[in-house]
Amino acid sequence: MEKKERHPTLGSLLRSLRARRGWTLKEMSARINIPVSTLSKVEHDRLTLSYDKLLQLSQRLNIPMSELFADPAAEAEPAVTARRSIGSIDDAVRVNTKNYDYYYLCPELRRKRMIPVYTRIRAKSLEEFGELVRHPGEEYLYIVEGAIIVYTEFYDPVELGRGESIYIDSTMGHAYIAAKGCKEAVVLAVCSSADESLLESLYSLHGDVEPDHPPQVGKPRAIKRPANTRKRRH
Amino acid sequence: MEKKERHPTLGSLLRSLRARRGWTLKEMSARINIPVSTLSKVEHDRLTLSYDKLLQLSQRLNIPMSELFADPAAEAEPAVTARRSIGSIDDAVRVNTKNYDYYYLCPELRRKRMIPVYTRIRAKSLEEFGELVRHPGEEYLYIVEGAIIVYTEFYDPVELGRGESIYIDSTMGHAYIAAKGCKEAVVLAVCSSADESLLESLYSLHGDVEPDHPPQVGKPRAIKRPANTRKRRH
DNA sequence: CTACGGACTTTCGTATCGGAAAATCGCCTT
DNA sequence: AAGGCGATTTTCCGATACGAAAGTCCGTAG
Repeated sequence: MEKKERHPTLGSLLRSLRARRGWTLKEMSARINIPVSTLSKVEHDRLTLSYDKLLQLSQRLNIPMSELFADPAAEAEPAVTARRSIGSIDDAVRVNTKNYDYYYLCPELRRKRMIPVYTRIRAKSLEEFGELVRHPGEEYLYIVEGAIIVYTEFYDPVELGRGESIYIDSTMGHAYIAAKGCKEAVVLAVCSSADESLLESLYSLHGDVEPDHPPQVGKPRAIKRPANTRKRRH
Repeated sequence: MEKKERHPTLGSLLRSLRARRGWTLKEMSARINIPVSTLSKVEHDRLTLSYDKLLQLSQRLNIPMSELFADPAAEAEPAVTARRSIGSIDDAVRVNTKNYDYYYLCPELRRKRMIPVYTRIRAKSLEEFGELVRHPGEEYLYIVEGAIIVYTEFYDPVELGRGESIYIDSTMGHAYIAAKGCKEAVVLAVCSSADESLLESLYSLHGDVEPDHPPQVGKPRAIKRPANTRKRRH
């Protein structure tokens, strides 16, 4: 039990890394400045790299060291299920509330680190808005149209116009209000939290209102393999 | 060659690591199962560890690989207590590269989960762009102005216009190109990664280009401290 | 069929690493 | 001073890593 023998050897890591980009040993060699022969040996586990070579590799390829040590407990990057999702308003999950109309974008991507929400702001005054909102994580807001006033628990209100943005700690009470002289404002909000259940937290803010079509997703399809990978044995 | 090694040798890293816990070589040796002599040599830069030993070390000590790679000075960074930051272009850290002009927003917020980058896209063709880019984490892109074509490693290119957006796994190769008929496009990108060093990863993508006013992230200020690591106790 | 070329694999000498044991260095004690 | 002792550094040498050059495979052009 001590030894988690499941090590995907440096060799296999390197190999898949290379395969993924469809490089030949030679190309890779040129990039990281390590002779082909050495690379070959490493991929066949006849050799393992030393610190400096590893450093070189991680720097030249710009990949985090952790990537080279696949196994180590930190399985901490549960990549997006799919690798890409186009955020169209039509596919968004819509939620209308008193103060905001939300469009949760890319809802089919589960477990993403960020939740983009296209939002229309209707409230015109803090009274009308009601109590400040708070939830786990952080959020970044970019004003797409109109102008808003940002009220927060610990700061004076600020007014932001189109093209401006703000980053806040979401656990601090906050409210976005359409600025005077503008009926509605539209913003793009991106939320993120270490808390896995951020999405539920957000939904629960909406009270009894139910999302238009909850993010129900089927299982992802198998990930495609790089197109031009050469035919190499093994 | 390019011995721009501004890195504190593995030895110094190990040494400070040990000093921090007040261990003697022997204690450390017992813990990670590497002979004292070897450790000594490593700390004196007469030797450097190989892959397997490094793995052992990071596992037994339960420290992330990044720690063995990172700059010890970066540890002492004080958490930011600000809860809000307005993202103005004027305060942004600007980086110009061949393909993009980046404006890293809210740079004074360290440790944020997301990195918003206002970006101007100049490249007009994939050839001009060069190799696809990849880095840890995920990113969300919202087109503010113009139209772009998104090339990725695993999908056919897509064209996105103003107001549209896309969410992608950043470890998949990707490139954004200004669509035909539009000189330049402007997008808002938001990046996020479990990897603490995402920002450095991003900066390193820029190659030799230096950020306009780098947020004191990468410049270690001479951390020579080989002195009195001797008399320690616990 | 044979030559040529690309993409690896092997071979082999040299420089380094890795680890057990012996040599040093400080710092107390007597 | 001499001796004791734990901490650290060296020594010594078998085991590896590195890289240049040569060898193997395999698909294709002549």
